[in-house]
Amino acid sequence: MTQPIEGPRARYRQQVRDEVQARAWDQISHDGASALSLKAIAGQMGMTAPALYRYYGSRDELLTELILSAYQDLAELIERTAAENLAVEALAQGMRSWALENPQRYLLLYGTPVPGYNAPPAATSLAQRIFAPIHLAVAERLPVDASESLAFQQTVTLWTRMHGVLSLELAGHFEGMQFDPAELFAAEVRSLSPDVRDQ
Amino acid sequence: MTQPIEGPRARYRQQVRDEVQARAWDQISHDGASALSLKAIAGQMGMTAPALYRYYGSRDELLTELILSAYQDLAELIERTAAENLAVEALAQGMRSWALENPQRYLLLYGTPVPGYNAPPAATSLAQRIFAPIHLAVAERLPVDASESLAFQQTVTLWTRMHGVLSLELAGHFEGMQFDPAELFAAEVRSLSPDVRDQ
DNA sequence: TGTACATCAGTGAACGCGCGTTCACTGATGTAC
DNA sequence: TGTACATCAGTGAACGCGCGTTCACTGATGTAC
Repeated sequence: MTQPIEGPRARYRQQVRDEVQARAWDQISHDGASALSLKAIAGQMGMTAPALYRYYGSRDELLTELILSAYQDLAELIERTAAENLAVEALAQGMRSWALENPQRYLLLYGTPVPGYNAPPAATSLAQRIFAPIHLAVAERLPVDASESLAFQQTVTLWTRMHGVLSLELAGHFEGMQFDPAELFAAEVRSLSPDVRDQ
Repeated sequence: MTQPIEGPRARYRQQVRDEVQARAWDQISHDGASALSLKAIAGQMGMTAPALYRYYGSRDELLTELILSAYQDLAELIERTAAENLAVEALAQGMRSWALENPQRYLLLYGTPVPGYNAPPAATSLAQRIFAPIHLAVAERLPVDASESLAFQQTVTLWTRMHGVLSLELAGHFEGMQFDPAELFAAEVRSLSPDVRDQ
């Protein structure tokens, strides 16, 4: 599986990998992660299935790459946002926008785990890269004498509150209910502002 | 598909249906809802697959029954709890206990939707039976002059906050983090108590 | 610049697997007289 | 109480389907001299 680092062949390989990933996301969007199928992807690309084994050792290897690239995508967005504006509201809105644009990606990371599939160890450190800037923004706005454990607790709470709204919204569980998920989400983000003492 | 209402044959049929459901939950627990398989269940029961078509018209019909019975189970628990003690804390703890005892059942109702499967209309009214007592308990403890829309908003917020903790906990996303999900859950339930003004 | 060689993307056939579902049937169980 | 009949649970073979994965191969592309 050692491949050339550069040159025309490497560039071509990358194009194929990119297209495989794009088709894979399409497929996951329509039928869920457990329906991910190398044969179907190959078919869509006008290739036969064994050809894809030049690019991925197995179906699970592709799934791993998808998960890691989703983590990376979100982590980069969060880090970029934090660099511009280290504010809880900005990070939260960034997260929400990303989730709405990439519902299946979000659910793949934070939703019901794919049965029989174990996340690679690298996922943990990428999850940290998403958590860390939010944690920083939360700590930043707390009183200077606030404890680290309070900051951690607030960050976790913010995380679960955001996820509560986002996951139910993406799963369609708000349908038919008369309220605006965007407002609820914003209210949840506001609910943790440091001048509200609920500890 | 017309079957006798009572008599020995009806009793036997019910036993088989019960066993099918039990095995189905086992299967869903291990491999997720999309792995639900009539052939596998029949095999475990020492029967052939076509035999199950005496009991269910299709795989989806079984899945529908599972979902409806899960809703019903939870709805009955919530109603029973509400009858005993119409308190938000009691209902929330009931919900949490049920979710921890039946993780796959909870995720089937509130988690990532099963791809390609549409929930039956009856599910909506059962979901209402779970929502209603909680809504009542929330409204009960608000000041008498509080508006209905505030009560509704608080109930939805409570719901999403509980779900945020439960779904991440059940999916294993808290693993490795140093805190007690039970405490976080309790804090979230407390966070909405009426003497905390965060509106 | 031209040629010989190595690399490697992709093919086509094949494997074993498990799935949902249908069909004609057998044989046990319950019912009506 | 005994017998004839109807009901119906379950079987076994078969269908077509899609899956992941392997293997020996062909032929185009890039590289070294």
